[in-house]
Amino acid sequence: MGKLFSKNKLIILYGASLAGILLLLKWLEFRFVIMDHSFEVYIGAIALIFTGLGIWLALKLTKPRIETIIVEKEVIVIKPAKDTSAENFGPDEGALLKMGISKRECEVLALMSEGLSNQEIADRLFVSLNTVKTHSSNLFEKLEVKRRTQAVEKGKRLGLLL
Amino acid sequence: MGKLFSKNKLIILYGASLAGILLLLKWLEFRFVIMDHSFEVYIGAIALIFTGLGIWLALKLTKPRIETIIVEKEVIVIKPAKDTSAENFGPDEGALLKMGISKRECEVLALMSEGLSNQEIADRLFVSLNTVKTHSSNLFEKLEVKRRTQAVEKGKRLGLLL
DNA sequence: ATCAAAATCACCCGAAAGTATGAGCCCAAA
DNA sequence: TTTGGGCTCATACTTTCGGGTGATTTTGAT
Repeated sequence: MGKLFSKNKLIILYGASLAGILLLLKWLEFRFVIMDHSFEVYIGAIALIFTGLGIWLALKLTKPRIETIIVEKEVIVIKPAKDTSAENFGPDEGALLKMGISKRECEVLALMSEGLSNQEIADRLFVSLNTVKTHSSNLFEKLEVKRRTQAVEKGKRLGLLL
Repeated sequence: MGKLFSKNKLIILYGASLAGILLLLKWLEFRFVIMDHSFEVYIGAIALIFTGLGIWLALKLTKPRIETIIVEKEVIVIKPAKDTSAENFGPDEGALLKMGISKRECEVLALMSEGLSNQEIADRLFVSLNTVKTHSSNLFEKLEVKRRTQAVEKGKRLGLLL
């Protein structure tokens, strides 16, 4: 029930909006058309409203188009010349695969390590809060930790994070 | 002049389109409304057309909505001669004092960075949970952060943690 | 084409984290 | 001695986390 709603949420919402607006217009009909004969105003209003609706729809419906353009930002790190061998090239792919950590989970972990909340991560990745929770839960299980702070800690130790 | 046109090209185009469509509708008016009295159909058509127009507009105008995942690439700079003295022996006292962070708060921060929960920190320091909460709250304020994960992040950047 | 894994999202619920406020204790500096 | 800062703790409240479950959709590989 709730699922079915959430799935077609946009469509239903759009339908409802349309119906509501049409009702409103129907009511206005007797004020504008009959009263003033200002048919053009009426039409103009409709046009504007539905143009806005279309824009809104497009923005909502359009897939976030995650083209993941990677902007490389150089950060100068002062290292005491010790264990530089393993940690130089970002996440350690081997370790990643060994733990069975997926791409998305890794992204979540990375954002976690920046101290973002689940909600902020969700916004950043254009997914819902629940999705982030799922990812993080799986992540914790795979990393065998209980908290996000531990996950970050372990992630850094394992070279999953840069 | 040409610049001004090219800048507002889309807007002008939109205006033109709108005018054109309104003209078209004006013409159609005498076919639909008068002929059939199918006002609703007329309105529906307008709604659909302008919804489509809105969608088109949005898709044209909106930037390709690129999610820029910022991947920070570390550039290792080895400076063994200078600041090894500061980082090897625990927290940077100067930074500590500058932020007005007390001893206890620092201990809490250190345990936080190990991924311990507030309760665990409380047990470790032989104080109550509430005390740890108070310390961490004060800490967050002084570090200007909102969450423990951010506190750890910032703490490491500032050299408050080793 | 189909099967499995990954990704997405929802809902519920309890636990942990964090906020706000107030208060008592101790100690050192004014 | 009083005053302020650090430390301790409490209560009450809101928000965020995390676990558990179940579901659908996308995608990749066979």
